[in-house]
Amino acid sequence: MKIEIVNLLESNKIKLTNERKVIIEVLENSLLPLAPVDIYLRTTKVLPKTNLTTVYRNLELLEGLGLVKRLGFNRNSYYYELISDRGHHHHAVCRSCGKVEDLENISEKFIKEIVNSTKFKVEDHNLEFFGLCQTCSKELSL
Amino acid sequence: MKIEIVNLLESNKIKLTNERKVIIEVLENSLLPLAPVDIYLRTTKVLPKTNLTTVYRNLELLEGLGLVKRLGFNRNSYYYELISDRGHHHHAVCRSCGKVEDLENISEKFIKEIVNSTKFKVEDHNLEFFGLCQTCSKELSL
DNA sequence: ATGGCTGCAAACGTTTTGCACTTTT
DNA sequence: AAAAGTGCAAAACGTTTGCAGCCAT
Repeated sequence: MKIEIVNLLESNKIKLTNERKVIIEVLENSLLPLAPVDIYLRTTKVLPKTNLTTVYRNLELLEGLGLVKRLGFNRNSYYYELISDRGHHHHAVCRSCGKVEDLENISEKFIKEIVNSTKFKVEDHNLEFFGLCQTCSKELSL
Repeated sequence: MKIEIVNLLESNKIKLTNERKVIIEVLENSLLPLAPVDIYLRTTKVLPKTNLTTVYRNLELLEGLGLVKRLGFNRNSYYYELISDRGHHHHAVCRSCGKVEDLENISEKFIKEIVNSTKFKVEDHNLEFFGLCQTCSKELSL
């Protein structure tokens, strides 16, 4: 668990419980955004008694702290990912296999243009793409 | 109800029931994306016996036909909007009052660049902004 | 020791499903 | 008459809440 996270939690008087630590580590170790159940399942491998409720409460807490981002691209559940050092990135989601690809290095210039053109005080944004990943695209065209 | 929609439904052997018509009209008459319950409430003003289930089933159907887009920006429920002639637009959502502003005339050039840079076969995308609308921004800074 | 955190069970709101009946074509 | 669609009731699902007890600080 990264030291910056520890510091942020401590400075907010948030206790470093075992459950919390593991939940954060699960997020740190995941290459993809995870649903609360996924996080729960991975957490219970380390701390078997962890409750789903605890996962939900911690995700909400971490989201409030700006450490975690909640994504709404899936019909069944929200997905959560750690916000990386360089800010958040965008995703391409495969409608066939559910694979999520990170889209790195996207120019935020365009985003800024939009932000400037609206009267909203913009705090956050989502940009998601849906379609078929390379593998599924090939399989389905056979 | 627009004639193109009637034609699309007919060519797909989908019946033009009263409920369906009203649901579509509710969407046509709304300036903002609506939650299923909203659509239900407006529909029952015309057809009091309409069931929420019917609303859900029709939204799913219309989404499948590509007439309606489902948006996931709200924690409590999905929101639905008719896809306009010129394709879909993007939204700015106020976290305080829930107001949704349409962002028209956004260059899709940037989107295309991203689409071309990924191996995904992109079929759709979402771009949403979150923050405070002008009114709420002012009120909260008092 | 005290405030924050957890587990459990129960509740909640949204969405889905099965089935008998109705409506459109 | 056939096919599609609806209403109703019940269930399923993800998520939230209340509360008693537990744990990190």
